[in-house]
Amino acid sequence: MSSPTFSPLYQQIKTLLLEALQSGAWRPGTAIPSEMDLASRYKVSQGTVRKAIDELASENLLFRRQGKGTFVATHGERQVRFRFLRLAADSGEPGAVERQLLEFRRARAGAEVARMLELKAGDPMVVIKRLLVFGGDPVVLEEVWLPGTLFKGLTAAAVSDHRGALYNLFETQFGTRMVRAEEKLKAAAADKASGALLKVESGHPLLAVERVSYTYSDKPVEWRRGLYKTDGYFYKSELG
Amino acid sequence: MSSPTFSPLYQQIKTLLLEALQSGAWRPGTAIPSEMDLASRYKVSQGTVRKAIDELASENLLFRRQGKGTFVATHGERQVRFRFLRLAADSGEPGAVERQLLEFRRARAGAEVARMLELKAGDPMVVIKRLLVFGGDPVVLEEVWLPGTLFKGLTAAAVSDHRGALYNLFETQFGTRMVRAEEKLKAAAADKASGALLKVESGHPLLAVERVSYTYSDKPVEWRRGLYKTDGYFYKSELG
DNA sequence: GAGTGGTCTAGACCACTAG
DNA sequence: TAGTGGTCTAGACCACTCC
Repeated sequence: MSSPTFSPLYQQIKTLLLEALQSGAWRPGTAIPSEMDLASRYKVSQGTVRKAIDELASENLLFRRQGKGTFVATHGERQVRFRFLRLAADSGEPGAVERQLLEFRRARAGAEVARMLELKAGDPMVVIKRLLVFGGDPVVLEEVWLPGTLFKGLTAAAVSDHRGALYNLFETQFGTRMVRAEEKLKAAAADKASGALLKVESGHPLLAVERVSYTYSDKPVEWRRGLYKTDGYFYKSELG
Repeated sequence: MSSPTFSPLYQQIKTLLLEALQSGAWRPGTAIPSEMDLASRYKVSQGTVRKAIDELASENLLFRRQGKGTFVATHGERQVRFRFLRLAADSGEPGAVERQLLEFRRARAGAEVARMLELKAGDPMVVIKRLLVFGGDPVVLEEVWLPGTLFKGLTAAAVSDHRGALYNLFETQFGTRMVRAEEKLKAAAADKASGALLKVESGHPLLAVERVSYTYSDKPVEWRRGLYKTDGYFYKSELG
């Protein structure tokens, strides 16, 4: 009556599945138990489990393969490659992407970063500065801030050597999977240093992209600030 | 066997519902028949109708209200106000938005617009140029290109006088509902004319936003090119 | 053929809205 | 109280994958 705390069964199942994902019991890329299995385990009908999985699949935490099973989503697939880096070449896809590590250091969180990542100012951080080069053309200059406690063993060598997205490294080596992110875009003028790296004049217009990434349960775990050169490239946004 | 043309029942129902929406038989904002009604009409179970409606709701073509019914989505609601204009003020929401009509004319489609909107070069177009002002601050300068045949009776007065989004005007007066859009973003420098209107120096960095909007069945029906001032405002993007 | 996800049904009951 | 969408069940059958 007075307490409107009604929660459908499938939501409760969804919570249980989320906890299993979050705990790392089911690793990225591997299959989770079948719907029938989960149904009998949780003492509900298959349809109820199905609805819970449906929601997790639509949030890109799981993906289904008819006839094979349901799997934990991963950042290792080609499909995801442009889901978090929404930059495309004016003429089709950008070619091979090369990642140049410019700087790797440990630092203390400033007030701004601390607020964004729900940390305390002064908390230990890892800072990565790098350049993304598309087919020989330097296009993205970015700085990545990560909580030092979560990424304790991260080294410059690991970042330098990894293949594919940073997020792939994070999930395979540190068990932290980025689930979604929010970006704020502004236009900015290149300063001398960033212009030199991106091979444009000082004052050249660039896209300034600020990102906060979240893992399970909407926990923010990464802050990025990037400068994108948009000569020959564009940022793609879908409105629905 | 050889023809893999298998289509689930609910997809066929979805197609029927889409046709009803597209034909204008169900007007924006009004209720569609109940699930039970549709189920008996199409000779399927309620669950099958439900799944079809679920998909249309997730695509924002319909929305449900428990206890009341299922309604045709509309651009008239507050909720939608920042779904297609993804600009927010650094400090909270932008205040009242004022729309200043700068120019209204008829023209012929150039090669580029024709390609974007799947028209022929030389086809009649309506061109709207306007300025969006947030609480006294000019922030967006944009040009809107529309197929002349679809918006035959559109007048400068109608555009000037309307309240709310242009898309609201389009759907109430012309029966054309914008369903989704794709935007390409670049950074650009203000020229003299646009700088004057947006009250920035010539050369000031701006966000250049190019949009193609689609109505039902992925038919493109609008092309826009806008310049956004991002001093005090940002473009919000969600990655999932 | 066995196991998985995907579709469809029929019926029961719950939550919400409105007269 | 009647009507709507929302949840849950149990069972049948289909489509796909792999052995």
